[in-house]
Amino acid sequence: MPQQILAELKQTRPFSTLEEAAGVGLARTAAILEHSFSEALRPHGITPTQYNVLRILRGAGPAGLCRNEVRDRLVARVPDTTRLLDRMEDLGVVSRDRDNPDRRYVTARITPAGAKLLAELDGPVLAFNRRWFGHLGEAGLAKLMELLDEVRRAREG
Amino acid sequence: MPQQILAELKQTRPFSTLEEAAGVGLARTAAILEHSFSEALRPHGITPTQYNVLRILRGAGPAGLCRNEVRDRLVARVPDTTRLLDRMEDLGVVSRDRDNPDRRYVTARITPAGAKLLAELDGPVLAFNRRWFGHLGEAGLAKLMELLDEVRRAREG
DNA sequence: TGACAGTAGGTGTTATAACATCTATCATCG
DNA sequence: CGATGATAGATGTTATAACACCTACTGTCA
Repeated sequence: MPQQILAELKQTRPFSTLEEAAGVGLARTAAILEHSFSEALRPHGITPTQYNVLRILRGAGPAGLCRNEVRDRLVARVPDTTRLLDRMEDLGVVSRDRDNPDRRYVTARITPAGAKLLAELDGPVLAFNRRWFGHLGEAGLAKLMELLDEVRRAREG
Repeated sequence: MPQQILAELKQTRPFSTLEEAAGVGLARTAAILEHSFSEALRPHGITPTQYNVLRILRGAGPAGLCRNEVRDRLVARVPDTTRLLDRMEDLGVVSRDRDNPDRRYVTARITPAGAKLLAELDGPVLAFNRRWFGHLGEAGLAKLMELLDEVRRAREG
């Protein structure tokens, strides 16, 4: 089934270049996954970006991380990490303290409630990933990651 | 270079599953491309979604398309296509007329100004795609599209 | 030691996304 | 016909994204 993407977008003409077809396919796949993940998280009251922050802060442990460190670790760039953390603090899943000797820094940490929420999500997230990627097999997944790495490496070139 | 994505996100621990690593790699690659494309379009005053609409309407020709047809052809789902088209009408790149016999429909068409803008963008967009995907080669691109198609096919399963 | 550049973070504002709800038109069928 | 359900589109509202600008703290060096 060549260029399945055309049927999905109700188009009849093929793309003019293979590069463009790959770009559209990549964008569409990511958009579908993002939407699906967002739906999966909705009952738990957080967004994919907020989930990403929780994972980052769980990984950082009790030391926590300052705003810019969180920002730099996000999968998708967010230009206003301050208010993203504001909202998560309101939700009770993140705490912030200006407890660094360098008083410019504000350290963000995951709260017990945040850790509990994240633990509840580990199962659903595993199921989500298995649903979407499980049927590719180990070789397919490795190849996909390799190709994606290669795409991102164009940034430097 | 296995799991290049870890270094990019300043992480030291590997992902717990290959599926998750692929998901994060896909999301990150798409986010980088989206951002880069947005930057490339910025000087021309439109967003990636608006570019997508222009391409759809150019493809539709003089017959145009109604709102829901545009919506269904978008790469990324937009829940408010009415105001997306409103803004593009304000920009002068799209026209709308309730000229269908069935007076519920509003037909959107690309304007000459929109077609001119799109023609100006054809070169830069080609360059963009070549920059990010050109070094994968024909085989790499075909494989990437095949794997992405396979991921999206999990929706039905 | 005090001016100054650099860094971390917050604030203000506008545009857009997201969601629910509403109106207008059409098709169906009693 | 006239009620009814379905479809196309618009509108109202809230939350978030995106961008520019502002404040606080630190280190450096004349």
